[in-house]
Amino acid sequence: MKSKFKGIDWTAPAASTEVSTPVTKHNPSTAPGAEFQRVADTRSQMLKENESLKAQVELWNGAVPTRKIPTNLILRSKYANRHETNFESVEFASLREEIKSAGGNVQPIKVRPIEGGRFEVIFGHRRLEACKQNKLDVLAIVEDLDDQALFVEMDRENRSRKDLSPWEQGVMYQRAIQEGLFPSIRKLAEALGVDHGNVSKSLTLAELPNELVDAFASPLDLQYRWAKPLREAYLANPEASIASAKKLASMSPKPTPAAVFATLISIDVAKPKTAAKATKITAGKRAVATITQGKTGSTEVHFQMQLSDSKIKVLTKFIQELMND
DNA sequence: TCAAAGGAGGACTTCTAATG
DNA sequence: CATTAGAAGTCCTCCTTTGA
Repeated sequence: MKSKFKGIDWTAPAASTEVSTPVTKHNPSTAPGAEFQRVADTRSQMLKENESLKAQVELWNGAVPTRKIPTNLILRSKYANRHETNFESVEFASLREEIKSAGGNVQPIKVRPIEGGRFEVIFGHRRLEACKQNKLDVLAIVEDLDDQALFVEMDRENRSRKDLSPWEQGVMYQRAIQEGLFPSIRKLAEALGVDHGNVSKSLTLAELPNELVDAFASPLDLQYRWAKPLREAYLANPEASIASAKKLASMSPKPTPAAVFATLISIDVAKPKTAAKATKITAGKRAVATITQGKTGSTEVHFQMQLSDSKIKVLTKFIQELMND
């Protein structure tokens, strides 16, 4: 695992081994001369100590203070992108054992203070979870950051490790845009220093209906290039797509990711004879929802993203007014 | 070792909203 | 109504990784 702190020695600098150089002294013969000599010696010693302290401080230059924090005081970030299957992987088990044998995490996580004397994770969710499972306090750097700085730092750390799946990235970006951290995909991509095309692809993955994502053994199996075909297959026939996804999700053992993908994108060529009527709703160019009028007389509205509480309130009010007409 | 797949990023196109 | 800027999506290329 790469570390932005690579190169920093977290151990205390070795104590100074400097030996004072013997000075040939001239013994004064008068009392004032002796006093002057004493003052001069004291000053010389103080200057030496000052230089020694300066050298020691220089050794710590750039170091970041860390502290041990009980894991129950640390909350996951609201932008946390780690899917729970990440904590079931062989890599995570290996990290947990490594932390256990070391008696704690050697590489600190980063947190920010929140109300109630608690902390929110900026990055290091896996190390936090590993410490939690080992019942160990977690070594952490504490820094007070605003939401946008937190998000940028979290993303930078994740990308430096290159172990975040496209779907997890998409969910993280989606949350940031929904929370209003960035006004657009381009602005988000600029802030993070990533390509907007890839942000768009990962967002497409994250906006797939949960049923489709659940068809895979893990959302981490979803790949960038599958985003467009999966979305198109779903929009072409939402009912059949969901039904097929549910069937795939219930299979044991789970089919390979490629097999799940192949099955899901083949839906549009096998449309039912009495296909439900589907109306796509777009906001700008992006498809945001589908209204499906089922064969049983029901009407279903499927949003392709999570709605904020305020939007749900607006939607609830609108439906109430619509049905009272 | 090599081919295939995955991932990142640039260039281009399309669409929409604002403005004159 | 034409123009322009901004945003999103698509296509393509290149590099890296992976597996046979």
